[in-house]
Amino acid sequence: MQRLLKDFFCRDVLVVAPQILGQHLVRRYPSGLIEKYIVTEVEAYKGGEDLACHASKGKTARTEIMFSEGGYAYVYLVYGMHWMLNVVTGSENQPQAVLIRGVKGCNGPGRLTRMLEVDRSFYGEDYTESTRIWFEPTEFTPSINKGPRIGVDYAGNYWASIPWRFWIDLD
DNA sequence: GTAACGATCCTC
DNA sequence: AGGATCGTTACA
Repeated sequence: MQRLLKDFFCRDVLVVAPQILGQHLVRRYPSGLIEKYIVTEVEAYKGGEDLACHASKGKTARTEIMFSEGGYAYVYLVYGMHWMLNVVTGSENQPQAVLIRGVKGCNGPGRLTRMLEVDRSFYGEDYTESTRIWFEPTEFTPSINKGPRIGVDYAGNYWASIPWRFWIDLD
């Protein structure tokens, strides 16, 4: 069984984000049940210059993992109730992450983590080694759509309108 | 110590 | 259109 490894994640977020589309996000639940979900929507957050990226305010306890090399999970809480699941990309000290916004049959980053039972305990999880969450390649080569990211108006017009949300329409 | 603010979702 | 709900952050 193969999975996506460091050489996949340790590249620029704008390369990795669209390439995660169509791949399998695999979750092994505590019961032992393994489910595979096709990733259908992501957003790219790119380093210090991207004012919508949490790491643009510098390294804190929350954003620390984004400053490591690619392949780790960045998980945080928004609006006091939704866990967001991200994949760190790029090289060390190049804080970037891909937000997983949807898989086939489940739209919305908050609903996704609720369905996959992902919470704070996944912060820093190594997708290349974990036994409970990882990515597997598929042969699927989808046609990719792009548009502005959601919910980042606070970052100003430029960063809110830049087309760093990527998605695919299945069927 | 306090206060403000969300990379959202659900129900009007 | 508005409320839920709390960790993170900045500042005193």
